Amino acid sequence: MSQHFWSCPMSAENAENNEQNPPEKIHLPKTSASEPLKKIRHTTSHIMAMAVQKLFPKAQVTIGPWIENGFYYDFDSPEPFTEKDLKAIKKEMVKIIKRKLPVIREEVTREEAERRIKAINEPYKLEILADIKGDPITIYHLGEAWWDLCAGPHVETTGDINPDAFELETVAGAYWRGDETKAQLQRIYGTAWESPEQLAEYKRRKEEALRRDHRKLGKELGLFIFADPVGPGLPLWTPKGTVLRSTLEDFLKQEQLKRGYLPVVTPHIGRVDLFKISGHWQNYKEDMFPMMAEDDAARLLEQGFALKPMNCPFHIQIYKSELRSYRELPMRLAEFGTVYRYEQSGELGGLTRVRGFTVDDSHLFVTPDQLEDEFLKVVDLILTVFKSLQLKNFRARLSFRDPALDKYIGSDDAWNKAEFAIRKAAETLGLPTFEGVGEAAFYGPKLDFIFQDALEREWQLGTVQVDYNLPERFELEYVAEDGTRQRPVMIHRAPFGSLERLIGILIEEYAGDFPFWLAPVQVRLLPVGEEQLPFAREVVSKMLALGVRAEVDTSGDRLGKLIRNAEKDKIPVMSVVGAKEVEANALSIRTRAAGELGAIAVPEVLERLRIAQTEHTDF
RNA sequence: GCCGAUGUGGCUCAGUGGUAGAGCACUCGAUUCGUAAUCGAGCGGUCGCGGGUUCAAAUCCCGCCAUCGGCUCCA
Repeated sequence: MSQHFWSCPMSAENAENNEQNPPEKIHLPKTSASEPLKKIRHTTSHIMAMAVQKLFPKAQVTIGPWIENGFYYDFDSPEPFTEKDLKAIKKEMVKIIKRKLPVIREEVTREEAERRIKAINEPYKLEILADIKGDPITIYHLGEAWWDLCAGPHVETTGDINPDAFELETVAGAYWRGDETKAQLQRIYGTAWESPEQLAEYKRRKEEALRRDHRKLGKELGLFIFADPVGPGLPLWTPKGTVLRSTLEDFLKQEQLKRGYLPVVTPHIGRVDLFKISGHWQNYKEDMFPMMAEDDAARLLEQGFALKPMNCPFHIQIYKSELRSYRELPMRLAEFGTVYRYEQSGELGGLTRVRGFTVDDSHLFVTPDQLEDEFLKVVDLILTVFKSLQLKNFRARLSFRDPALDKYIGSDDAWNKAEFAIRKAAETLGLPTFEGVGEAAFYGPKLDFIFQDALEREWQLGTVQVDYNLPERFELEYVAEDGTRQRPVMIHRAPFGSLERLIGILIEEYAGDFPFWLAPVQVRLLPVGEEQLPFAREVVSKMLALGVRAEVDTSGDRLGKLIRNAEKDKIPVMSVVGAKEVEANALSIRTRAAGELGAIAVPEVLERLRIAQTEHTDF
């Protein structure tokens, strides 16, 4: 393969074959690992800020860092920027680049910096200056007319920026200091690279990501829908999507049965009082769907019902329904429980952030002595599940409380014990983790498993939480060996996290190409002509009897069309049935992964399907 | 919730003040066909919803809803 393949013009023929032979990828350096890119992006963002202030003299600059794929700059501007403005800004930037203005670093004293900022009347910069620790203060100039506080680094002149290797992408509102109560600024996102080829590759990857987007694929593959009359963030699962869901559910249920979990079912609503005991009402009332009350009097007294935002208070009631002995512990109550959370409208998106979703929830009631062992077992289950789903790209986060916030329930002692337990378990497992301060649940710290979607946004799937607080609030007890009443510890855990979110991530991870055992339709028989229909139907019923999800294409179209449709539907195993196959009691197998496999006798096909189904392997 | 963009048959999209279009899908007919699209005909939309301006609105204005990109939030 030529080193310079990207400079070869793509022929029309190649373009046609794109979906089968994607062009070779070129290396895109990570900003965090590339000094040249950091410089380029820092300087490009300064050039953008200079251009903006030239075109919009009233705009004030605030901060403008590099980010993984580019940079942004936040402006306080009386008029929001539009996409037209972006074009004008880009034009102005190219002018600045062509002038090859020197980028000059200057060190000044704090007092001098303050004096200069006051001279140009940019109050945000004063706040930024106040946050900069240590002296001297560094200032970067673009030529003589523009400067900003900046730690650098930068390229040497604006001419070092390739005018064909950057792009202004989008405008967005962003709060000053990320604080909702502060002024909303106008953020312009841009991307900048070393070469036009890198920019082109970056754009290509963005398009590729769009092709993998679970919202697009979910529609194309007919897995789920959203319906306006039902409401935002409330997915409806079609037959195919439901098969996928059930397959995942059944898989986990089996794994849990092997590990001594006890299935339970609890209602979708409960008294507000229940959520008052758990603390949900006080802490998260605004994030729950509004209370249902019979009349205004009941509403006033808060005597109504609420849709459950979590399953724990319900499972706790089952635990509490009898006097428990230490012999019963650990008690692992498990349920695919659907919960409802009134997420802010602007936060909803596809399956990754919804208002109604199903948690593969379990609450483990354990003695303090059992906590460590049980916690390790849970993490082991989670990792087993991820392995089965071929999910490798995740990070484990120790989600601890932020001592500065007061949204947490329970004593410091309980929190310290729980955080210690989680940290210790992670160390025992040798699990690489990072710490997320302020990411804890309100009742306890968590070990979270974080995944990325196609657009590189991060989402939490699996979670394990150690909780000393709800047992306290609900006054849970068990009778210990010595006959005394003791308080159990709870572990909340969900390997999938949310079935909806998991499926969203899976769709993107597989780009819609589900492994055989998960594919909603696993085998489609493609009759060459009408005469083969009876044979095809007979074979399909044999497959169905094995628990293989098979169907016949009865559309009557030509074989080429049937194959095309099966490919588009991403069906893992296609089976061509013509006169020859009927004659030989065979099937011509074509898989998405391996292409044509030729004719295989029906009994052998059935056996291979059975194995693939039970072993979770390819056909 | 906030900032910006978008919303036209089931799907993807064209249509910028003057009688709503295409391709795919669907239905019917012809074709009986061997590894990524057979041909033809037909059906299908009060242009997201509600107001307004105008002789006339998919198109201009206002409000709402939904979706998308961010921000904030995420038990």
